[in-house]
Amino acid sequence: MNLFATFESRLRAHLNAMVTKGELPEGLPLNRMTVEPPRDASHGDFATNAAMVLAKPAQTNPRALAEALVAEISGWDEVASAEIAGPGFINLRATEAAWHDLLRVILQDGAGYGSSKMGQGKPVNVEYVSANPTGPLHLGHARGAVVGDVLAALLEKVGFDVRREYYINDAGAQVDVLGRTAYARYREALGESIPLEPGQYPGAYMIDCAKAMVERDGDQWLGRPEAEWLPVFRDFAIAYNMTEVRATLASMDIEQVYTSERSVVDAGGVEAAVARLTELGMMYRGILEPPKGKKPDDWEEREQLLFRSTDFGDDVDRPLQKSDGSSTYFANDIAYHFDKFQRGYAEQIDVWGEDHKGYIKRLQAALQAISDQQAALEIVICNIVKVFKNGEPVKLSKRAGNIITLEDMVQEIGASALRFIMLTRRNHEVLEFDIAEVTAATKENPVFYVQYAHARISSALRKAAEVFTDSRIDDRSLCDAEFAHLQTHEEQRLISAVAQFPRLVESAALAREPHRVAFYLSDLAGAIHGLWAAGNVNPAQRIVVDDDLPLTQARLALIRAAQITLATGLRLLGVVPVEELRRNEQELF
RNA sequence: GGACCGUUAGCUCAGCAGGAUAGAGCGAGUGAUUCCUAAUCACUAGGCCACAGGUUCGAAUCCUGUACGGUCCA
Repeated sequence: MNLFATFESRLRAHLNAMVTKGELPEGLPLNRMTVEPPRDASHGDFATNAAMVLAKPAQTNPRALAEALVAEISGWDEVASAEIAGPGFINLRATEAAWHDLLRVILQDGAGYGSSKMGQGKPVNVEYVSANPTGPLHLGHARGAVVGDVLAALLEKVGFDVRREYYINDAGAQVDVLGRTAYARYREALGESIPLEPGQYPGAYMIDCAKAMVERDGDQWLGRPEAEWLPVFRDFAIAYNMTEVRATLASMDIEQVYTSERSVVDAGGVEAAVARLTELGMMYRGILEPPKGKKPDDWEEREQLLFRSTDFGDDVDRPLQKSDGSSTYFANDIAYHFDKFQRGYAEQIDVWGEDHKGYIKRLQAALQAISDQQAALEIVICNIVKVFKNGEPVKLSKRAGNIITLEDMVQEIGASALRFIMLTRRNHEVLEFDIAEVTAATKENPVFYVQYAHARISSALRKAAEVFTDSRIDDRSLCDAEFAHLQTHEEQRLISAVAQFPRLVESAALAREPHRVAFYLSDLAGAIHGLWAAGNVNPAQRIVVDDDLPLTQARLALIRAAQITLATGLRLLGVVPVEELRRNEQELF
């Protein structure tokens, strides 16, 4: 149940009726109308800008329209009062009964609270992580992994048919280098002294990979020509690394469908894509201008097979074939996204790192072109993550070999804390965090702050069960509580916070901004802590009042609704809500 | 040379599809624990929303330009 949506659709229906009756002209921009919480809570529970947005197109003044609307709105069952304010806002207050209905619905829906059918079952493909299979995931991958996964969960929550996908870049030069690295480490494992060549992968994990190869195949690959061993070592190393990657992601509760670049290429995907673009008249042979300003010394004019990406907003046309006739990475990426389109995904979202920003326009252009404008690709960019430990920056240097693997980080702070902290900044901003703070039991740690609110509610419920041993305080029974007892400022603040949830979920999904959920949960936790602390100041405001069962039940119903909302939000983030926090335990979460 | 992202309180950041007096946390100041976990809460102070134009009933939010910072560019 979403009171904002209820009021908005009700208002929309009424405006349409006015149009039918000829009281308003047709073609009004109803989509500009909103029902929102007012900035200042003293104005009311809900505010709509309808009169201001529609007055001009309706050729009337905001005041007159607002008066007409107020007359209607005041008659609604859920509305206690409606009044015109400021330049033409209409402020509403919901009746107590409307709030009480909301609490009942939350208690009944449980984890279903906040779900909607907005997506109408439309398929959406969300691709994220997609790290090269040349090594373990590191901390930099964590952000994209979480942002992608939570975005997928949000879209599911609002009714899309979501596919979570990981694209394995297992074709091309990099994996050949990986194969040669594996072979060098293999010879090393069998007693030779082989220095790695520049560009090869120096990480210790390749030593383990080679050992696994020795275990499987013994020394049978020594002294054979590269043409024989390269495919074997390449595939072995890819599989080895991907096993690690999948295990790491699983430890963060991330499960995706894996699609291999090579399988797309081998199935003729690139030829099919180029053929399709040619058919659409998007391909030509031509010569690119050299980039201005920075003129490379080795620039040579040559004719290439080019895609008209400028027709779809790109800066220059892009080659799909290198001079030797082999296809470019870009061509393979087009093939993959075309493949997704052919599998039924007209809506595609890719989560990329900051360093791929320059790639956005061309791929968007490509999908638009190749789908004949039937598909759209959205890119969510995740900026870099900087880690500190007790104030000291943790250097992430590949050369020094002290890269923090994602696996290590999950071990150190736990998947829940890691997931939450990845959402404490807008995705396109640099994210900095201190390992020490993320595990601290203070309110500066948002993970703790939110979990503590959840745990406190559990604590009150345990207390209530002790005090009122005979009374039913399960969610079902609490639906029949006497909600009219809820009167304090803190209680109303909490109800109002809880009521925002469905709206917040929808807007976060639409804006592709999962961080909004994390910020919302912090706010909700604040309302819970405020309610709790009021009971410390004034015993009459405690949740469990020993000699007043009806009052206690009403408050329990409220905090349970808040807890359900909190838990549902946390689960969207992939964070496990906790029932209890203990000060002296090392692992808080 | 170009593309993209950013600039909001002393610090770290929110600000939802333009809306009413721009919000949190930290830090500063004042208070609140015989009490369900004070690991928290309440109150006070603090802002030409980088700058200059534009769009309109109305701009931190949209457009253009400038400055500064960041990322990327066969």
